[in-house]
Amino acid sequence: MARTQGSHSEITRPRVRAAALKLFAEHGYAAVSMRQIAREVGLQAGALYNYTPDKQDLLFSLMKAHMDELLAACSERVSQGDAMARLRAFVDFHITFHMGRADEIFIAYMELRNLTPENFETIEALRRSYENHLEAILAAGLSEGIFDVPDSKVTTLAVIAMLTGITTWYRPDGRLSPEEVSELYWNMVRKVVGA
Amino acid sequence: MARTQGSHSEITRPRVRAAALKLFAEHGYAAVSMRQIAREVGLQAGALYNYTPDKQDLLFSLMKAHMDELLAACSERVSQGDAMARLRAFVDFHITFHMGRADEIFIAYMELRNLTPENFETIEALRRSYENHLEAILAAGLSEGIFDVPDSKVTTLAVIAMLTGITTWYRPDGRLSPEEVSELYWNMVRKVVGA
DNA sequence: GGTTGATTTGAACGCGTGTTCATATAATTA
DNA sequence: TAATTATATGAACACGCGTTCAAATCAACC
Repeated sequence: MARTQGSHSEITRPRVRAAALKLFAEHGYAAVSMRQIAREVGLQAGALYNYTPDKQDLLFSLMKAHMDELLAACSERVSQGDAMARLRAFVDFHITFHMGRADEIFIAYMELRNLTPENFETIEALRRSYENHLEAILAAGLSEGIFDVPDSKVTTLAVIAMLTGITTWYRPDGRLSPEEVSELYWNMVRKVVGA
Repeated sequence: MARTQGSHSEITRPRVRAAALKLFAEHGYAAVSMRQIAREVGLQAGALYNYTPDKQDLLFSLMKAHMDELLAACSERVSQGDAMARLRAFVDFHITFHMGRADEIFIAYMELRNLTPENFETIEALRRSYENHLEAILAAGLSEGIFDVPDSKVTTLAVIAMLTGITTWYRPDGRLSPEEVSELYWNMVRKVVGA
């Protein structure tokens, strides 16, 4: 039972999180054991508790980190300006942000069921914050008189669903480049909100 | 260990399936035990094996039944006609068909990970069939010269994602009636495919 | 009414699970 | 250098899991 040479929490902790993220996304939280995660890192399961209080916290903190990062980046990257410019920025942002994070967005949507009630509330609130960001853009476009959106809440949900669906089929080695995907989706979103 | 009076496989089997569907949708396949399903029906776990060979087959057959029914109903209800009429029929069909089946569509998307490889292939093929139905409508509209769709495959995926997302937020006791939802989504889809 | 088949229970099997904790080794600090 | 802290193992605990199957009761048939 030697301490592995060169081991350090700043090395091992991120590896534990990356292994958990990958396995949760691939198989689902409930189907993945702590022994599996440990094996992926090259540890025994008991070691994981140096890095996470328990399994639920591991999932929750992965999801929360993703949502926090998403919201921070969104605030920064979707700049002020007229509604159409902001909408374009939002669509581009959403697509590029998530393209390198298929696993994160996957669990953010698919593992809500496996959160404790209080953890669920936290993540739900963060998701609503993100949705509200888009809805505010739609509302601005409406008051600027350039969008035609009968129900901004429903339109928000439809557009988010459309954009989020990309991760289910997009492959980096696929037929379309990220720029092409962005362009195609911008074209559709622009039409959805337009006259 | 009495046989329950009045029990019959034509009564118990559907109740087992309904309980499994509900619990799988609510908690996820891997997180739901056979003892939980049995409890929901009012049986012991050992009795379930009179109705399903195993847990995986229970999930698979629920998913397959849903997809088979969806495809059969779609073929019947999305009639011949010009592309715009068929697209409208498709959107209306998708929304109304799924509104009463939130649990079914939920597991059809979220429990793919828990299928064995061969079961996954079967369900995937059925999903592609459904998507191809919409894509064929888009192609028809293109050749009729009434749709402007730069990439029919991507548009198909975007529209399906939009429509399928309804089940994540729609509530029968919510602010919108099914007709209102259909109208809103038709309006958006019409714009997506139009000039 | 007796026989056969259908349906259920309860017990058991052979695993697997999340978690704890004493112990050993590596790294850091005084 | 010795003491302290960090990091990992391995064993164990107290469950739970999917599944099987003998036995008991109800239903259907002859």
